[in-house]
Amino acid sequence: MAKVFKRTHMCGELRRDNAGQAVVLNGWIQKRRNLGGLIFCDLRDKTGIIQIVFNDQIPQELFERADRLRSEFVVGVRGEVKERESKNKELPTGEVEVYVSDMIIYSEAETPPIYVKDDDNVSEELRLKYRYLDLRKSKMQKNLTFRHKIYKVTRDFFDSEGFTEVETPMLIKPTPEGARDYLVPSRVNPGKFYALPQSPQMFKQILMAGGTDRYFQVAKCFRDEDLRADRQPEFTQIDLEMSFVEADDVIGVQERFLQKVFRDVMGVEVQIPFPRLTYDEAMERYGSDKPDTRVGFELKCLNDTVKDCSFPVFTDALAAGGDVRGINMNGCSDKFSRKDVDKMAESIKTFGAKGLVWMRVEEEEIRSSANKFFAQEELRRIADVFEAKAGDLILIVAAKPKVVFDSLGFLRRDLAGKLGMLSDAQYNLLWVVDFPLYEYDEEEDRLQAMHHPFTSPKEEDIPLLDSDPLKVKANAYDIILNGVELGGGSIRIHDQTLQKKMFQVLGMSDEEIRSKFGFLIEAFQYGVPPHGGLAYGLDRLVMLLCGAPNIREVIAFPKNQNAQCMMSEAPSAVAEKDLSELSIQLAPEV
RNA sequence: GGCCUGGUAGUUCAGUUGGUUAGAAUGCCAGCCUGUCACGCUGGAGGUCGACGGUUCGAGCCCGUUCCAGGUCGCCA
Repeated sequence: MAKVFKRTHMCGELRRDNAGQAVVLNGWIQKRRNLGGLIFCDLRDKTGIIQIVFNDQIPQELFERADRLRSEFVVGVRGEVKERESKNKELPTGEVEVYVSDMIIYSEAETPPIYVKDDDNVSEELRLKYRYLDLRKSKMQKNLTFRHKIYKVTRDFFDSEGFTEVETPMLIKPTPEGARDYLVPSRVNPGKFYALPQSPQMFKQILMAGGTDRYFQVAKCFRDEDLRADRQPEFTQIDLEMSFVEADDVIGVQERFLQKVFRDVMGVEVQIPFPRLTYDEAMERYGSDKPDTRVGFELKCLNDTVKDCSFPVFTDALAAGGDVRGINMNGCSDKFSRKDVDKMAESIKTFGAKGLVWMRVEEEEIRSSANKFFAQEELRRIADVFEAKAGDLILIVAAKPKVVFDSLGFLRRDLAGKLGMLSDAQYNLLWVVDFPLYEYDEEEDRLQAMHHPFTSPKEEDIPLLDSDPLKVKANAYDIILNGVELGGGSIRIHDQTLQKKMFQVLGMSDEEIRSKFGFLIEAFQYGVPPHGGLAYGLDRLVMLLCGAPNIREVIAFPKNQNAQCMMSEAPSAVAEKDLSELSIQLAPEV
């Protein structure tokens, strides 16, 4: 007897046309229904489920083995496909069933701790612990296949555009700035450490200096930061870099790439070129540098309108250098109760907002939480900024600019979602361009590169590097899909004088520059083409396109919120002798 | 590090004002059953109510501490 039945078909592909055929199937027992003298089982593989039948026409020994089958037993069956008298309309294979004449039980299974079905509603903890069971679900297999298709489209596309996939190292020099590195001790270099890359940034730029011309990579990246629903400590980027290009060239390639992804993988046509918003405009209108443009409710500035009012919340905010801005939830006044508005005010406290001023525009009057500070005509003047009509609900936040933008940017999207206005079938792709080159780091009281220190300033802003660096715009661009940042990139600095200037504005010493980026600077001394690139968060892209609520749904073996693998129990302690071989000693309190 | 939500049977959950022996569904086990497909019927097993401490005559429920999971803010050049 053969040890493994050579299968002729996958379970999910049998149809009426197969009736009469002898088939061999391999799979898992989804379910057993024993009617006494007749046993039905659902046999499952990654393609779907087919009903198999054991009746009294088969040897008693086989029937008895069929009676022993339980959920998740792995079996192979030989049998004949027959058209069913009573069809099952729920299953694609529901018009046929397989009458079994021979069966191997490859392996038996304990009663599974979680059900293998898509709508099991089981806790994340158990799904991750028993990932091999979770992965058997058709939705998980679908997600993995979907992800695979994105890899394939990516490689096909960039290949056709003259890109070369190059692997950059996983063991690299630690960089003390920015996100926390995962460190790897070097046994042969006692006391020294590698880091796992947060991105292949410097290596891909060196590939440009190395004459690769166009590089891409499906690249594993690592950041030892706190996790979120859309953030894992190890994640994957589609990373690319191009020589002899300007921003429009990089953007053009990406638009064709995304168009192909949507066409080949989603069957959706997206129009190119995508709209472009400047960073300033995105903030001003949407309160976010990754705006979701599927709905309006745009922000309006009230600074001028309320500068002479007698409401201390507004005037104090303005006096402290803050902003007063608001959104108009057009026609939604009756959709949100007083209680709902209280909840909104509560929800934006997390961004640092102290409160939320509301105005309900009615036929006769405007009611407001700040009524006693405003005459009706003053309220009318505010309402006019929003072009408000009866039935509108205006929400206003007064605080530091960042707090105002974060709060209103969150509210317009959150409320639109609650009103069911954010369609999953709508894909609003856009570029945000002209990012500031620098941002002010309050904690350290100094300037920081918003993107990274190799990002080139816009040529016309170069004179501002000395006089007003915060006004300098960068040749940087982010690609946004429905309010989520899919990727970002920039044109890099290839001019050494400009690069020195950049470091100088950041207040970096020569020694600091040398220790952090020395090899890149040195490489650029020997001739470097103008270049620029971009990196996509692949997990996020896959998650969005398959409508997954969470990045873990599109990663085969993800970590939990504490960056642990629930299945293998990584990370774990190591033996003292292993540590001493690495010249590492743990702090006493550990 | 802060905030929010949750932790009760293998799983998903209910559990009233603190009051007798902690329930349901599903799963599991056994028996019966030839057209089921959420099979049906009968019977059965299954609980450290996350942990520790406190209040009380009495705690799943109240209080404190702590652990775990998820979400989120900070963080993510």
